[in-house]
Amino acid sequence: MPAKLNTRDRVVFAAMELFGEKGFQSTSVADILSRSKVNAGSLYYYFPGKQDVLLAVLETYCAGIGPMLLEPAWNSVHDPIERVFALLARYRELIVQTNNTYGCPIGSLALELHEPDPAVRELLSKNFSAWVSAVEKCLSASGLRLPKGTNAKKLAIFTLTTMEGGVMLARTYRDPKYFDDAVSQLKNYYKSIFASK
Amino acid sequence: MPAKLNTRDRVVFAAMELFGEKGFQSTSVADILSRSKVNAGSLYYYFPGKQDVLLAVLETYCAGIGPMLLEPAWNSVHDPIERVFALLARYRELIVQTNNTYGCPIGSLALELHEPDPAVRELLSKNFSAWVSAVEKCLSASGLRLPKGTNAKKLAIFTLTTMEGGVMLARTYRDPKYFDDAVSQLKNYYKSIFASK
DNA sequence: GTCTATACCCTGATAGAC
DNA sequence: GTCTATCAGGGTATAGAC
Repeated sequence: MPAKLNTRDRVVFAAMELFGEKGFQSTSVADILSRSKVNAGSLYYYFPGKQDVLLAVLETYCAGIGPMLLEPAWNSVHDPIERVFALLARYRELIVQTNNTYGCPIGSLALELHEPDPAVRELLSKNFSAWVSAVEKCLSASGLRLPKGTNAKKLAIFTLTTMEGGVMLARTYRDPKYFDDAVSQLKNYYKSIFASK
Repeated sequence: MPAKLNTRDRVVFAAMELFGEKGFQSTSVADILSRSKVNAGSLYYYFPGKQDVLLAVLETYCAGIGPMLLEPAWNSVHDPIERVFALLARYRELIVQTNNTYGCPIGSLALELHEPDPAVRELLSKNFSAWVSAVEKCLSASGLRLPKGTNAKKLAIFTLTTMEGGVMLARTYRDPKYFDDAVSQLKNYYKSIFASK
């Protein structure tokens, strides 16, 4: 937890960690209070309720995709296709670092919240869309010829699909090889597309 | 809900529905009682606790993969590769039937339960493995030549990965096209593999 | 803006008659 | 095996002094 955060940000940061570790429903407001060292009165001064903390967390994720996820993954990688796999490699690190319990926080929330209010659902899809858009830009920059103009986006979506599925299986089996295999099959698919040109 | 079920099975069946609709944590024991028309005393006569109801549900899913999922999907389809896509088409039906809120119950539980007890985790992976094994048999029966002997299993796992990712995205965006695109990309990949022989 | 104390409800689970 | 009534605890959220 970064030092010198103001009260509101301490709440958001603690909630972000906890929602990732235990999910939204399993995290109590009391959990957030104790991790953030904030009192109940202060949390409810900034947020009408727990749900609104979730909204702030999802906005923070969305804003952080560039600086917190892509830039660290890409700072020493410049080839656009390599960047896609560097991004996936970042997820592999997270899996290993968490003893194979990592779940993509967005994907986990998307499946955990069965009837989220529309604002939550919108932010979940915005997060996915931002990720897809970043990958799509790599694909477009790669010189991949697009037979119909929409393939880069579809392939980017498929890349997200594969990542999410791979993370889910790796977590369920507590074994990163399920993620590795997903990535390796995806790479084969990429190769087959490049070879077809 | 099937009529004439005994008390224990009514509990399991109601819980299976509710866990699928709302997840495990959002389903209260009171929810299970009211849907199953069973009293608290009876539920706790058969099960030590809510967790044990979940175990029974997961065992029921595992036992039902053949009769409840594969057989209906495959009764008019005999080509082994077509069977794989008929299975995926079954998930598409579920997505559409639920107004794009369908989540694979196993996958959803796998992401919802962050620290499941070992028995739960084992049943989750058993469910996945049974699904993978069924698909793997199709692939092996298809005459697909296996360069290293393990590709059928890996491709079956990748098929599950794609299904789970596709279901997650379709649900998040509330749009079946995300599932359709995942399946269509997977089909392309299959084609590229067959073409390489 | 921050603090403590507390209201009030719903949760999983139990007791004990039948 | 089934029933009703109930418990103890933790959940979100609020009140009101500072």
